[in-house]
Amino acid sequence: MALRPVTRRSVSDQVFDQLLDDVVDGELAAGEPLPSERRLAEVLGISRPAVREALQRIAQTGLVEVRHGGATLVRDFRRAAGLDLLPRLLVRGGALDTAIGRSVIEARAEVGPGIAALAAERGGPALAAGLDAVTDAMTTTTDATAWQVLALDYWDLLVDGADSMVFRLMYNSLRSAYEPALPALATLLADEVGQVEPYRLLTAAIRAGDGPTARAAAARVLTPTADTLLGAFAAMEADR
Amino acid sequence: MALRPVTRRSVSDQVFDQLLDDVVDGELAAGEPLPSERRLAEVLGISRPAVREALQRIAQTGLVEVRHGGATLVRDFRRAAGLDLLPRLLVRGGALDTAIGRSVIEARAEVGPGIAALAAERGGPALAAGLDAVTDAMTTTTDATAWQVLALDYWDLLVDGADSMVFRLMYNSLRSAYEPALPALATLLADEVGQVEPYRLLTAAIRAGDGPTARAAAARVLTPTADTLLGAFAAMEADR
DNA sequence: CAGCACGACTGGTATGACCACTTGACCAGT
DNA sequence: ACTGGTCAAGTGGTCATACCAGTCGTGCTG
Repeated sequence: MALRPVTRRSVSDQVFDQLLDDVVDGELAAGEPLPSERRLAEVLGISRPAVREALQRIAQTGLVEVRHGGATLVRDFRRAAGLDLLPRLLVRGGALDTAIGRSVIEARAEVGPGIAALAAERGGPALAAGLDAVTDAMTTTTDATAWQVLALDYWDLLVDGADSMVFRLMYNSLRSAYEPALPALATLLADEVGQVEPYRLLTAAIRAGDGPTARAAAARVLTPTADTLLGAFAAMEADR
Repeated sequence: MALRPVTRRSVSDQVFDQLLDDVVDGELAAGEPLPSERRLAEVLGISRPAVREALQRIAQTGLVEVRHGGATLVRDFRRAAGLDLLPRLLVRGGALDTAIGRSVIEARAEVGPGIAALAAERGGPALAAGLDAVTDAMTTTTDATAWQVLALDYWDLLVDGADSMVFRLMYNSLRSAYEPALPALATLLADEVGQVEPYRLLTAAIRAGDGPTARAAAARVLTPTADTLLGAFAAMEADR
């Protein structure tokens, strides 16, 4: 008997999710006014403070604009939302949006090498030592999910080494989009397990402080994963 | 007579800002528990719902973790926050954080050319026509701020052409960090006004669907601004 | 000493009242 | 015809209070 943990989400959480989905799905079109807080509370059968908490959080993500005295308006999230919305877009209704997934892979391929280059210029041998520890752990790993976790740890160190707040925050956003899907992706990427060599080469370039080489090495680390996932996305679309 | 719009910020807004600043400044250290909602309300002299709204928004940005029945814990924002936090980090206490600013410039230099390359492969002549309209407007502009706005419009179209949700959201986050400082930056970048040629070359590469050339052209568009701003940041640090 | 029960916290929700603001309609002046 | 004032209705913003629902430490109990 596999009991799964009961999820007791708060009312305002549920309202938040519902509103967010409605906006993203276009069910609430941009420019359209939302029902008043009192009306929402009545329709949903909850209290106004609960509605307000959800609404404030929605506004925080830029999906909606509340105006004191006036109506609350839906905004075009493609224009107004920031990268923090990504996790909500990537997996919606339990399914993975392949178009969004594709753009994640593309962004990773674009940004990753840049981070590696910066890390090479700024991280030095201390960073390389930390990376070695991770790759050592990789060699003794056979589990696909554990491998992916280590890969994330590796990049985590790299991002630290790049010493850039923007890349750090970008990485956090991408990671929190990536992480929920990790177990599912890990099985797709099972063939990668054990391929430590590309990481070793990247670490070597970092240790040498060689930015351009690190950039190229990072691309080589990322390419196989990107190809596999893009292929999987294409297959998923064909199925549909 | 320069009338400035009256700013009447809501109580929960002010609490939100205050808590956010305290977390970012490290005044509230990571791992530390926050005072209870009742206590905060009492100390701040406001109602508990107001405190809660602020707290929920703080939690939404990942700076804090609220647990039903337990204390609300401060998290390490460098680890937990997403790119949406950037605007709050870039300008704090009315002043611009040069370290953050530097990393914005770096990220722009890294991501911009990638966007241009994608746009070249996917945008086609229709995109190029839109870009032409913007560069035409640039030729008739002498005001530094107006020029910067047009430059943003140009990139906005480019991002649309890249047809990537991740880059779109990244751009939105970076733009909302950049925009508040735009008037101040515009004066620094006054020399750029009228330099339409780099943009024209980039548009040509887009029209031709030539990704690599677009990438290089985008780098040429971005480099002068980057150099100017990095120089200005260095000067600001020297002053300090 | 292990285990449990309980009490004193914490956050979550509900209610109803009132304040502050926007909107639109209407009405008076010019 | 236009400006400005007034007003009522509806909206979001805030408050006070009570109670529900979890967590956590303490001290009792076996």
